Amino acid sequence: MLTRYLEEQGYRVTGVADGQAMREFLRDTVVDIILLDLVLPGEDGLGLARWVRSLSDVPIMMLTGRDDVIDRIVGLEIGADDYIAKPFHLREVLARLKTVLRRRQPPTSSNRAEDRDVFRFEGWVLDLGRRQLLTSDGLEVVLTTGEFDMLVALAKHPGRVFSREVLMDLTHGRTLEAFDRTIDAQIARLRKKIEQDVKRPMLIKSVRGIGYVFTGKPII
Amino acid sequence: MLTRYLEEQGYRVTGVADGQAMREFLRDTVVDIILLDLVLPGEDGLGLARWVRSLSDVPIMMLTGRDDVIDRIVGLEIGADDYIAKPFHLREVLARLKTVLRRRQPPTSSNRAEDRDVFRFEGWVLDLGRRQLLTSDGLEVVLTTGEFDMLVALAKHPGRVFSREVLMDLTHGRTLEAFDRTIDAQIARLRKKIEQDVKRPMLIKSVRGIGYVFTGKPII
DNA sequence: GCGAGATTGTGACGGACTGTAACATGGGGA
DNA sequence: TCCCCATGTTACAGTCCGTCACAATCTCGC
Repeated sequence: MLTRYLEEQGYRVTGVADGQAMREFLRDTVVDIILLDLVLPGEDGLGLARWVRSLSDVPIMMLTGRDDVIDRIVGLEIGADDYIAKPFHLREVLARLKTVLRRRQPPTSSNRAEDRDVFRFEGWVLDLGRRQLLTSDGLEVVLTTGEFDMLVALAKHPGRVFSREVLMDLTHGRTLEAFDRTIDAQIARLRKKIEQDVKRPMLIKSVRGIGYVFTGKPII
Repeated sequence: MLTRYLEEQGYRVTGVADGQAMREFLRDTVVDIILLDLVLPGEDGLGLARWVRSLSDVPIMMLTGRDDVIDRIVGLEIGADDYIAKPFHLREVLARLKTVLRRRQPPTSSNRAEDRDVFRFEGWVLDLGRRQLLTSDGLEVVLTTGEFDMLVALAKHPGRVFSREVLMDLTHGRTLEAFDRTIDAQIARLRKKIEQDVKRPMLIKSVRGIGYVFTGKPII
């Protein structure tokens, strides 16, 4: 019911059945917010929230029984952003969700490095505002839109290994299909433009079975 | 039953009858983990956990009734590391116990050195950010993804002996199957690239019956 | 709308990496 | 000393990934 309602309101929603399914889903996908029912089959919702918190800052909204005061307290202590007591009105969920997302916007985006205008690494200058990449000689390397977006996604988090699923979400906003070589092809084209030796890349390395990682050293 | 099972698995276990006995025992002995039944004669398990927490950081695993949701929440709030609902399988207890012990290891042992970016040993430079290994001459030794991950896992803790189970968990995130020679093969390939004399390895030594240990001398 | 050129997705091919199994080697206990 | 079993070593096959060509799609000026 909740899933359908939020989809009608224009949100992209994925519902999962239990904690295990959620862990698997989050391994490959970036989400903007998590709505978490504390009463789950098999696993404890608070434990799940803790697990999420140990990995990321993604907003969590908890659904609790009306009288679970302790749940709420512990939940907020763990780092949940809001809770709603059951039974709830769909419109109330939507309103609170908007609030949480709005509140979260500044902290995550102005979270420094994350949303800066210019990234520098090993002589390169990646200018998000002008959408251009300069070499150490000040020469522009002309990148296509797709190549640029891919480089930005990777360079924002040096050392973090991205799965193809996540890269697809970040650069195309859609999910990866089976046997989809889109990401690989784009990486190959990007490498051809920015790597000295394409056979031994220094900026974007492959992690077999997982995806890719940006290995350029950022200059602060 | 639980005591006997864990002893058979090679653990040193002491079972005590109640809270008073536990307090006395802990006054004289250092333990690695406490398994605590929340339903105790005479004393409240949560109070005991609180008492332990006020004195030490030793991991606590709680055994609770299936529906004691509040107990679990308060337990986690107090600082318990995990809980298992009764009735439980002995093997599940063992698995969780291993996980808790492993998770607890880093914070106590390697106060952060854990997350350093560059490891140096005997002239070698292992750069986690760039995912590359350099010899004392500054030449890169090209490692595959699997070889690199394996070396990182070992080199993060020189002198610590890793079982194959733990190495599989660290490098592949999965559990070891019976007759699984994956780790051995990977170690062999890694040695071929980094050991001067593969017959007499100086950096990664085998520990018969256990696993492998990194014996390179770290330079701080 | 239309069309040329740029960009990107798709599938095929081949090389690289790795799990698996088979065989070789060697250490330790009976 | 001999035997058992853990480990070293290697070959091979399955899978993953780099690369390329080509078609589909997009962009932009008209």
